[in-house]
Amino acid sequence: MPRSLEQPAAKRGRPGYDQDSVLNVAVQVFNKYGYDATSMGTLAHNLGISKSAIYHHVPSKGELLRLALDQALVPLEAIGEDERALTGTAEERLEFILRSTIRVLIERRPFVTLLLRLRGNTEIERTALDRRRAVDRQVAELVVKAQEEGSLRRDIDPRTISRLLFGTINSVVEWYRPGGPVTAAEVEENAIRMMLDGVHSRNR
Amino acid sequence: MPRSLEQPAAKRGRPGYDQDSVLNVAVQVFNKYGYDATSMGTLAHNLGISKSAIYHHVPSKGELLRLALDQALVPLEAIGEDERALTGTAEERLEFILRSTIRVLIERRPFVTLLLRLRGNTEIERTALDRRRAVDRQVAELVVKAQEEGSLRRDIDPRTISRLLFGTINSVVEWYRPGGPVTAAEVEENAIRMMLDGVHSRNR
DNA sequence: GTCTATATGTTGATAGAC
DNA sequence: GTCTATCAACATATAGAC
Repeated sequence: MPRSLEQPAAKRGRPGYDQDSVLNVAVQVFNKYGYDATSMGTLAHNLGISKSAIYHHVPSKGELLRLALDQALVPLEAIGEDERALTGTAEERLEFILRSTIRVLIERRPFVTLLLRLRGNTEIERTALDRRRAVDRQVAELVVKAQEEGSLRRDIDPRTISRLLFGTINSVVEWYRPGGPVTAAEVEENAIRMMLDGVHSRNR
Repeated sequence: MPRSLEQPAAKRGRPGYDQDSVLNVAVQVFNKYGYDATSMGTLAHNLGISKSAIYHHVPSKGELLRLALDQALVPLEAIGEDERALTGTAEERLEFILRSTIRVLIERRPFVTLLLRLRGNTEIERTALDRRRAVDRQVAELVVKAQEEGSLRRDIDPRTISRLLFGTINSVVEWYRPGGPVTAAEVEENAIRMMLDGVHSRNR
Protein backbone atom coordinates (compact mmCIF):
# COMPACT_ATOMS: atom_id res chain seq x y z
CA MET A 1 0.00 0.00 0.00
CA PRO A 2 1.47 3.36 -0.98
CA ARG A 3 2.12 5.88 1.77
CA SER A 4 1.67 9.63 1.65
CA LEU A 5 2.97 11.22 -1.54
CA GLU A 6 3.43 14.65 -0.10
CA GLN A 7 6.88 13.99 1.32
CA PRO A 8 9.52 11.51 0.05
CA ALA A 9 7.84 8.82 2.20
CA ALA A 10 10.77 7.32 4.08
CA LYS A 11 14.46 8.25 3.73
CA ARG A 12 15.07 9.00 7.40
CA GLY A 13 18.75 8.58 8.21
CA ARG A 14 19.99 8.80 4.64
CA PRO A 15 20.02 5.61 2.59
CA GLY A 16 17.81 2.90 4.09
CA TYR A 17 15.37 3.03 1.21
CA ASP A 18 12.16 1.08 0.88
CA GLN A 19 10.26 0.47 -2.35
CA ASP A 20 8.14 3.60 -2.00
CA SER A 21 11.01 5.97 -1.43
CA VAL A 22 12.99 4.44 -4.30
CA LEU A 23 9.90 4.86 -6.48
CA ASN A 24 9.46 8.52 -5.62
CA VAL A 25 13.06 9.36 -6.49
CA ALA A 26 12.93 7.19 -9.61
CA VAL A 27 9.89 8.99 -11.00
CA GLN A 28 11.54 12.36 -10.51
CA VAL A 29 14.65 11.20 -12.35
CA PHE A 30 12.61 9.57 -15.11
CA ASN A 31 10.79 12.84 -15.67
CA LYS A 32 13.96 14.87 -15.69
CA TYR A 33 15.82 12.86 -18.34
CA GLY A 34 13.02 10.78 -19.84
CA TYR A 35 12.43 7.13 -18.93
CA ASP A 36 14.44 5.66 -21.80
CA ALA A 37 17.33 8.05 -21.34
CA THR A 38 17.60 7.22 -17.64
CA SER A 39 19.97 4.33 -17.00
CA MET A 40 19.95 2.32 -13.80
CA GLY A 41 23.39 3.85 -13.21
CA THR A 42 22.01 7.39 -13.38
CA LEU A 43 19.18 6.38 -11.11
CA ALA A 44 21.60 4.77 -8.64
CA HIS A 45 23.67 7.96 -8.60
CA ASN A 46 20.60 10.06 -7.84
CA LEU A 47 19.61 7.69 -5.06
CA GLY A 48 23.11 7.70 -3.65
CA ILE A 49 23.32 3.91 -3.72
CA SER A 50 24.74 1.37 -6.16
CA LYS A 51 22.93 -0.05 -9.17
CA SER A 52 22.58 -3.48 -7.68
CA ALA A 53 21.04 -2.10 -4.49
CA ILE A 54 18.08 -0.94 -6.57
CA TYR A 55 17.36 -4.52 -7.51
CA HIS A 56 16.78 -5.32 -3.86
CA HIS A 57 13.69 -3.11 -3.96
CA VAL A 58 12.40 -3.76 -7.44
CA PRO A 59 12.99 -6.66 -9.84
CA SER A 60 13.53 -4.59 -13.00
CA LYS A 61 13.48 -1.15 -14.55
CA GLY A 62 10.21 -2.00 -16.25
CA GLU A 63 8.59 -2.93 -12.96
CA LEU A 64 9.68 0.42 -11.55
CA LEU A 65 7.81 2.02 -14.44
CA ARG A 66 4.74 -0.13 -13.89
CA LEU A 67 4.55 0.75 -10.20
CA ALA A 68 4.89 4.44 -11.02
CA LEU A 69 2.21 4.38 -13.71
CA ASP A 70 -0.18 2.67 -11.33
CA GLN A 71 0.17 5.63 -8.96
CA ALA A 72 -1.31 7.78 -11.72
CA LEU A 73 -3.83 5.38 -13.22
CA VAL A 74 -5.58 4.21 -10.05
CA PRO A 75 -6.77 7.67 -8.97
CA LEU A 76 -7.59 8.65 -12.56
CA GLU A 77 -9.76 5.58 -12.97
CA ALA A 78 -11.42 6.23 -9.61
CA ILE A 79 -12.80 9.53 -10.91
CA GLY A 80 -15.03 7.82 -13.41
CA GLU A 81 -16.44 5.52 -10.72
CA ASP A 82 -17.38 8.36 -8.37
CA GLU A 83 -21.11 8.92 -8.01
CA ARG A 84 -20.77 12.52 -9.17
CA ALA A 85 -19.36 11.28 -12.47
CA LEU A 86 -22.41 9.11 -12.99
CA THR A 87 -25.37 11.23 -11.84
CA GLY A 88 -26.69 14.66 -12.79
CA THR A 89 -26.70 16.47 -16.12
CA ALA A 90 -23.96 15.72 -18.63
CA GLU A 91 -22.64 19.23 -18.04
CA GLU A 92 -22.35 18.66 -14.29
CA ARG A 93 -20.73 15.27 -14.71
CA LEU A 94 -18.28 16.63 -17.27
CA GLU A 95 -17.24 19.51 -15.05
CA PHE A 96 -16.79 17.12 -12.12
CA ILE A 97 -14.52 14.88 -14.17
CA LEU A 98 -12.49 17.77 -15.56
CA ARG A 99 -12.00 19.30 -12.11
CA SER A 100 -11.12 15.94 -10.55
CA THR A 101 -8.65 15.19 -13.32
CA ILE A 102 -6.87 18.50 -12.75
CA ARG A 103 -6.69 17.70 -9.04
CA VAL A 104 -5.20 14.24 -9.56
CA LEU A 105 -2.84 15.68 -12.11
CA ILE A 106 -1.53 18.11 -9.53
CA GLU A 107 -1.59 15.76 -6.53
CA ARG A 108 0.26 13.03 -8.41
CA ARG A 109 2.02 15.27 -10.88
CA PRO A 110 5.29 13.29 -11.29
CA PHE A 111 3.42 10.03 -11.86
CA VAL A 112 0.91 11.52 -14.29
CA THR A 113 3.72 13.28 -16.14
CA LEU A 114 5.37 9.92 -16.71
CA LEU A 115 2.09 8.47 -17.97
CA LEU A 116 1.47 11.32 -20.40
CA ARG A 117 4.87 10.87 -22.03
CA LEU A 118 4.66 7.16 -22.78
CA ARG A 119 5.35 5.95 -26.31
CA GLY A 120 4.09 2.38 -26.00
CA ASN A 121 7.43 0.69 -26.62
CA THR A 122 6.92 -2.21 -24.19
CA GLU A 123 3.99 -4.32 -23.05
CA ILE A 124 3.94 -2.42 -19.73
CA GLU A 125 3.62 0.89 -21.56
CA ARG A 126 0.95 -0.38 -23.92
CA THR A 127 -1.15 -1.71 -21.05
CA ALA A 128 -0.93 1.65 -19.28
CA LEU A 129 -1.86 3.51 -22.47
CA ASP A 130 -4.91 1.30 -22.89
CA ARG A 131 -6.08 2.14 -19.37
CA ARG A 132 -5.52 5.83 -20.06
CA ARG A 133 -7.54 5.68 -23.26
CA ALA A 134 -10.44 4.08 -21.39
CA VAL A 135 -10.48 7.11 -19.07
CA ASP A 136 -10.42 9.49 -22.03
CA ARG A 137 -13.30 7.70 -23.69
CA GLN A 138 -15.66 8.52 -20.84
CA VAL A 139 -15.09 12.24 -21.36
CA ALA A 140 -15.59 11.92 -25.10
CA GLU A 141 -18.98 10.30 -24.49
CA LEU A 142 -19.99 12.98 -22.00
CA VAL A 143 -19.14 15.72 -24.48
CA VAL A 144 -21.55 14.19 -26.98
CA LYS A 145 -24.28 14.01 -24.32
CA ALA A 146 -23.68 17.58 -23.20
CA GLN A 147 -24.03 18.73 -26.80
CA GLU A 148 -27.33 16.87 -27.15
CA GLU A 149 -28.38 18.34 -23.80
CA GLY A 150 -27.69 21.83 -25.18
CA SER A 151 -25.11 22.86 -22.60
CA LEU A 152 -22.11 22.54 -24.92
CA ARG A 153 -21.72 24.29 -28.26
CA ARG A 154 -22.68 22.13 -31.23
CA ASP A 155 -20.60 23.82 -33.94
CA ILE A 156 -17.45 21.88 -33.05
CA ASP A 157 -16.89 18.17 -33.60
CA PRO A 158 -17.16 16.42 -30.19
CA ARG A 159 -13.92 14.48 -30.64
CA THR A 160 -12.08 17.72 -31.28
CA ILE A 161 -13.62 19.24 -28.16
CA SER A 162 -12.67 16.38 -25.87
CA ARG A 163 -9.16 16.19 -27.29
CA LEU A 164 -8.57 19.90 -26.90
CA LEU A 165 -9.96 19.73 -23.34
CA PHE A 166 -7.46 17.02 -22.48
CA GLY A 167 -4.71 18.95 -24.22
CA THR A 168 -5.45 21.97 -22.08
CA ILE A 169 -5.67 20.02 -18.83
CA ASN A 170 -2.71 17.72 -19.42
CA SER A 171 -0.40 20.62 -20.20
CA VAL A 172 -0.63 21.59 -16.55
CA VAL A 173 1.97 18.95 -15.63
CA GLU A 174 4.49 20.75 -17.83
CA TRP A 175 4.43 24.06 -15.96
CA TYR A 176 2.60 23.82 -12.63
CA ARG A 177 4.93 23.63 -9.66
CA PRO A 178 3.78 23.44 -6.04
CA GLY A 179 4.84 26.53 -4.11
CA GLY A 180 4.86 28.58 -7.31
CA PRO A 181 2.95 31.82 -7.98
CA VAL A 182 -0.38 30.03 -8.61
CA THR A 183 -2.05 27.68 -6.13
CA ALA A 184 -3.53 24.32 -7.08
CA ALA A 185 -7.06 25.61 -6.44
CA GLU A 186 -6.43 28.60 -8.70
CA VAL A 187 -5.13 26.43 -11.51
CA GLU A 188 -8.24 24.30 -11.29
CA GLU A 189 -10.58 27.28 -11.26
CA ASN A 190 -8.77 29.16 -14.02
CA ALA A 191 -8.46 26.19 -16.32
CA ILE A 192 -12.15 25.35 -15.91
CA ARG A 193 -13.19 28.94 -16.63
CA MET A 194 -10.97 29.14 -19.68
CA MET A 195 -12.22 25.87 -21.10
CA LEU A 196 -15.89 26.64 -20.50
CA ASP A 197 -16.01 30.37 -21.22
CA GLY A 198 -12.86 31.16 -23.21
CA VAL A 199 -10.27 33.88 -22.78
CA HIS A 200 -12.23 36.69 -24.40
CA SER A 201 -13.51 39.36 -22.03
CA ARG A 202 -17.29 39.24 -21.64
CA ASN A 203 -17.99 42.95 -22.20
CA ARG A 204 -17.35 43.05 -25.93
CA MET B 1 17.94 23.51 -48.56
CA PRO B 2 14.95 21.36 -47.62
CA ARG B 3 12.66 20.14 -50.35
CA SER B 4 8.93 19.65 -50.23
CA LEU B 5 7.77 17.97 -47.05
CA GLU B 6 4.52 16.67 -48.49
CA GLN B 7 6.04 13.51 -49.97
CA PRO B 8 9.09 11.55 -48.77
CA ALA B 9 11.25 13.92 -50.85
CA ALA B 10 13.49 11.53 -52.77
CA LYS B 11 13.57 7.73 -52.50
CA ARG B 12 13.07 7.08 -56.20
CA GLY B 13 14.49 3.68 -57.10
CA ARG B 14 14.50 2.38 -53.55
CA PRO B 15 17.56 3.11 -51.45
CA GLY B 16 19.53 6.01 -52.92
CA TYR B 17 18.78 8.27 -49.98
CA ASP B 18 19.87 11.85 -49.61
CA GLN B 19 20.01 13.79 -46.34
CA ASP B 20 16.45 15.08 -46.63
CA SER B 21 14.87 11.70 -47.24
CA VAL B 22 16.85 10.14 -44.40
CA LEU B 23 15.72 12.99 -42.17
CA ASN B 24 12.04 12.53 -43.00
CA VAL B 25 12.12 8.83 -42.18
CA ALA B 26 14.22 9.43 -39.06
CA VAL B 27 11.75 11.92 -37.61
CA GLN B 28 8.88 9.51 -38.10
CA VAL B 29 10.79 6.75 -36.33
CA PHE B 30 11.92 9.08 -33.55
CA ASN B 31 8.31 10.06 -32.92
CA LYS B 32 7.12 6.46 -32.94
CA TYR B 33 9.55 5.13 -30.34
CA GLY B 34 10.92 8.32 -28.81
CA TYR B 35 14.30 9.81 -29.75
CA ASP B 36 16.26 8.17 -26.95
CA ALA B 37 14.63 4.79 -27.41
CA THR B 38 15.44 4.80 -31.14
CA SER B 39 18.81 3.20 -31.84
CA MET B 40 20.72 3.75 -35.04
CA GLY B 41 20.06 0.06 -35.68
CA THR B 42 16.31 0.54 -35.46
CA LEU B 43 16.55 3.57 -37.69
CA ALA B 44 18.67 1.67 -40.22
CA HIS B 45 16.10 -1.12 -40.29
CA ASN B 46 13.30 1.35 -40.96
CA LEU B 47 15.31 2.94 -43.74
CA GLY B 48 16.13 -0.43 -45.24
CA ILE B 49 19.89 0.28 -45.20
CA SER B 50 22.72 -0.52 -42.80
CA LYS B 51 23.70 1.54 -39.78
CA SER B 52 26.94 2.70 -41.30
CA ALA B 53 25.16 3.92 -44.44
CA ILE B 54 23.35 6.49 -42.31
CA TYR B 55 26.68 8.03 -41.38
CA HIS B 56 27.26 8.84 -45.02
CA HIS B 57 24.35 11.32 -44.84
CA VAL B 58 24.71 12.65 -41.34
CA PRO B 59 27.69 12.74 -38.95
CA SER B 60 25.85 11.66 -35.80
CA LYS B 61 22.53 10.85 -34.23
CA GLY B 62 22.57 14.22 -32.48
CA GLU B 63 23.03 16.06 -35.76
CA LEU B 64 20.02 14.21 -37.16
CA LEU B 65 18.05 15.59 -34.23
CA ARG B 66 19.39 19.10 -34.73
CA LEU B 67 18.43 19.14 -38.41
CA ALA B 68 14.94 17.89 -37.56
CA LEU B 69 14.39 20.46 -34.83
CA ASP B 70 15.42 23.23 -37.19
CA GLN B 71 12.60 22.21 -39.51
CA ALA B 72 10.20 23.08 -36.70
CA LEU B 73 11.93 26.09 -35.19
CA VAL B 74 12.60 28.11 -38.34
CA PRO B 75 8.91 28.43 -39.35
CA LEU B 76 7.83 28.94 -35.73
CA GLU B 77 10.30 31.79 -35.32
CA ALA B 78 9.20 33.29 -38.62
CA ILE B 79 5.68 33.81 -37.26
CA GLY B 80 6.86 36.36 -34.73
CA GLU B 81 8.67 38.31 -37.44
CA ASP B 82 5.65 38.58 -39.70
CA GLU B 83 4.19 42.08 -39.98
CA ARG B 84 0.80 40.84 -38.78
CA ALA B 85 2.42 39.72 -35.53
CA LEU B 86 3.79 43.20 -34.98
CA THR B 87 0.98 45.57 -36.01
CA GLY B 88 -2.63 46.00 -34.99
CA THR B 89 -4.31 45.51 -31.63
CA ALA B 90 -2.88 43.00 -29.18
CA GLU B 91 -5.96 40.88 -29.75
CA GLU B 92 -5.42 40.80 -33.51
CA ARG B 93 -1.74 40.05 -33.17
CA LEU B 94 -2.41 37.28 -30.64
CA GLU B 95 -4.99 35.62 -32.85
CA PHE B 96 -2.63 35.80 -35.83
CA ILE B 97 0.15 34.12 -33.87
CA LEU B 98 -2.14 31.44 -32.46
CA ARG B 99 -3.56 30.63 -35.90
CA SER B 100 -0.14 30.63 -37.54
CA THR B 101 1.25 28.37 -34.84
CA ILE B 102 -1.53 25.84 -35.39
CA ARG B 103 -0.78 25.93 -39.11
CA VAL B 104 2.95 25.32 -38.69
CA LEU B 105 2.17 22.63 -36.16
CA ILE B 106 0.08 20.81 -38.74
CA GLU B 107 2.28 21.48 -41.77
CA ARG B 108 5.42 20.32 -39.98
CA ARG B 109 3.73 18.03 -37.50
CA PRO B 110 6.46 15.35 -37.18
CA PHE B 111 9.17 17.94 -36.63
CA VAL B 112 7.16 19.97 -34.13
CA THR B 113 6.17 16.79 -32.31
CA LEU B 114 9.85 15.99 -31.81
CA LEU B 115 10.47 19.52 -30.51
CA LEU B 116 7.61 19.37 -28.03
CA ARG B 117 8.89 16.15 -26.48
CA LEU B 118 12.46 17.25 -25.77
CA ARG B 119 13.86 16.80 -22.28
CA GLY B 120 17.00 18.92 -22.60
CA ASN B 121 19.48 16.09 -22.06
CA THR B 122 22.12 17.33 -24.51
CA GLU B 123 23.42 20.71 -25.63
CA ILE B 124 21.53 20.34 -28.91
CA GLU B 125 18.26 19.81 -27.04
CA ARG B 126 18.86 22.69 -24.64
CA THR B 127 19.60 25.08 -27.51
CA ALA B 128 16.37 24.08 -29.23
CA LEU B 129 14.39 24.48 -26.00
CA ASP B 130 15.80 27.98 -25.56
CA ARG B 131 14.64 28.95 -29.04
CA ARG B 132 11.22 27.49 -28.31
CA ARG B 133 10.92 29.43 -25.06
CA ALA B 134 11.74 32.68 -26.90
CA VAL B 135 8.77 32.02 -29.18
CA ASP B 136 6.52 31.33 -26.19
CA ARG B 137 7.59 34.53 -24.48
CA GLN B 138 6.17 36.66 -27.27
CA VAL B 139 2.72 35.20 -26.70
CA ALA B 140 2.98 35.69 -22.96
CA GLU B 141 3.71 39.39 -23.52
CA LEU B 142 0.82 39.76 -25.95
CA VAL B 143 -1.57 38.23 -23.45
CA VAL B 144 -0.63 40.90 -20.91
CA LYS B 145 -1.17 43.63 -23.52
CA ALA B 146 -4.51 42.20 -24.59
CA GLN B 147 -5.63 42.20 -20.97
CA GLU B 148 -4.63 45.85 -20.59
CA GLU B 149 -6.38 46.57 -23.87
CA GLY B 150 -9.57 45.03 -22.45
CA SER B 151 -9.98 42.33 -25.07
CA LEU B 152 -8.89 39.45 -22.82
CA ARG B 153 -10.42 38.58 -19.46
CA ARG B 154 -8.50 39.98 -16.51
CA ASP B 155 -9.58 37.51 -13.83
CA ILE B 156 -6.95 34.93 -14.80
CA ASP B 157 -3.21 35.28 -14.33
CA PRO B 158 -1.64 36.04 -17.77
CA ARG B 159 1.04 33.36 -17.40
CA THR B 160 -1.65 30.77 -16.76
CA ILE B 161 -3.56 31.96 -19.81
CA SER B 162 -0.60 31.78 -22.18
CA ARG B 163 0.45 28.39 -20.85
CA LEU B 164 -3.02 26.92 -21.19
CA LEU B 165 -3.26 28.37 -24.70
CA PHE B 166 -0.03 26.62 -25.68
CA GLY B 167 -1.21 23.45 -23.96
CA THR B 168 -4.37 23.48 -26.04
CA ILE B 169 -2.60 24.22 -29.31
CA ASN B 170 0.37 21.90 -28.82
CA SER B 171 -1.85 18.94 -28.05
CA VAL B 172 -2.93 18.98 -31.68
CA VAL B 173 0.24 17.11 -32.69
CA GLU B 174 -0.85 14.19 -30.51
CA TRP B 175 -4.10 13.47 -32.32
CA TYR B 176 -4.39 15.37 -35.63
CA ARG B 177 -3.72 13.18 -38.64
CA PRO B 178 -3.89 14.41 -42.25
CA GLY B 179 -6.64 12.66 -44.14
CA GLY B 180 -8.58 12.11 -40.92
CA PRO B 181 -12.16 13.16 -40.15
CA VAL B 182 -11.22 16.80 -39.49
CA THR B 183 -9.41 19.05 -41.96
CA ALA B 184 -6.49 21.29 -41.03
CA ALA B 185 -8.62 24.40 -41.58
CA GLU B 186 -11.32 23.01 -39.29
CA VAL B 187 -8.83 22.24 -36.53
CA GLU B 188 -7.51 25.79 -36.73
CA GLU B 189 -10.97 27.33 -36.65
CA ASN B 190 -12.31 25.07 -33.91
CA ALA B 191 -9.29 25.46 -31.65
CA ILE B 192 -9.39 29.25 -32.01
CA ARG B 193 -13.11 29.36 -31.21
CA MET B 194 -12.71 27.11 -28.20
CA MET B 195 -9.81 29.11 -26.81
CA LEU B 196 -11.44 32.47 -27.31
CA ASP B 197 -15.09 31.68 -26.53
CA GLY B 198 -15.03 28.39 -24.59
CA VAL B 199 -17.05 25.23 -25.04
CA HIS B 200 -20.23 26.41 -23.33
CA SER B 201 -23.17 27.05 -25.61
CA ARG B 202 -23.99 30.75 -25.92
CA ASN B 203 -27.74 30.51 -25.24
CA ARG B 204 -27.56 29.85 -21.51
C1' DG C 1 19.97 -2.90 2.68
C1' DT C 2 24.05 -2.29 0.70
C1' DC C 3 28.27 -3.44 -1.67
C1' DT C 4 32.01 -5.20 -5.46
C1' DA C 5 32.50 -7.94 -9.17
C1' DT C 6 30.91 -9.79 -13.39
C1' DA C 7 28.01 -11.70 -17.13
C1' DT C 8 25.85 -10.65 -21.44
C1' DG C 9 23.84 -7.83 -24.72
C1' DT C 10 23.27 -3.28 -27.15
C1' DT C 11 24.80 1.27 -28.15
C1' DG C 12 26.84 5.04 -31.34
C1' DA C 13 30.42 5.36 -34.33
C1' DT C 14 34.65 4.08 -37.50
C1' DA C 15 37.62 1.57 -41.14
C1' DG C 16 37.90 0.29 -45.42
C1' DA C 17 36.07 -2.63 -49.50
C1' DC C 18 32.74 -2.43 -53.48
C1' DG D 1 25.66 5.28 -51.55
C1' DT D 2 26.04 1.13 -49.61
C1' DC D 3 28.13 -2.76 -47.34
C1' DT D 4 30.66 -6.09 -43.60
C1' DA D 5 33.48 -6.14 -39.75
C1' DT D 6 34.81 -4.22 -35.63
C1' DC D 7 35.31 -1.40 -31.34
C1' DA D 8 34.97 0.85 -26.83
C1' DA D 9 31.43 2.43 -23.92
C1' DC D 10 27.50 1.60 -21.63
C1' DA D 11 23.08 -0.96 -20.91
C1' DT D 12 20.24 -4.23 -17.60
C1' DA D 13 20.67 -7.64 -14.55
C1' DT D 14 22.88 -11.41 -11.42
C1' DA D 15 26.12 -13.67 -7.81
C1' DG D 16 27.51 -13.67 -3.55
C1' DA D 17 30.01 -11.23 0.47
C1' DC D 18 29.18 -7.97 4.49
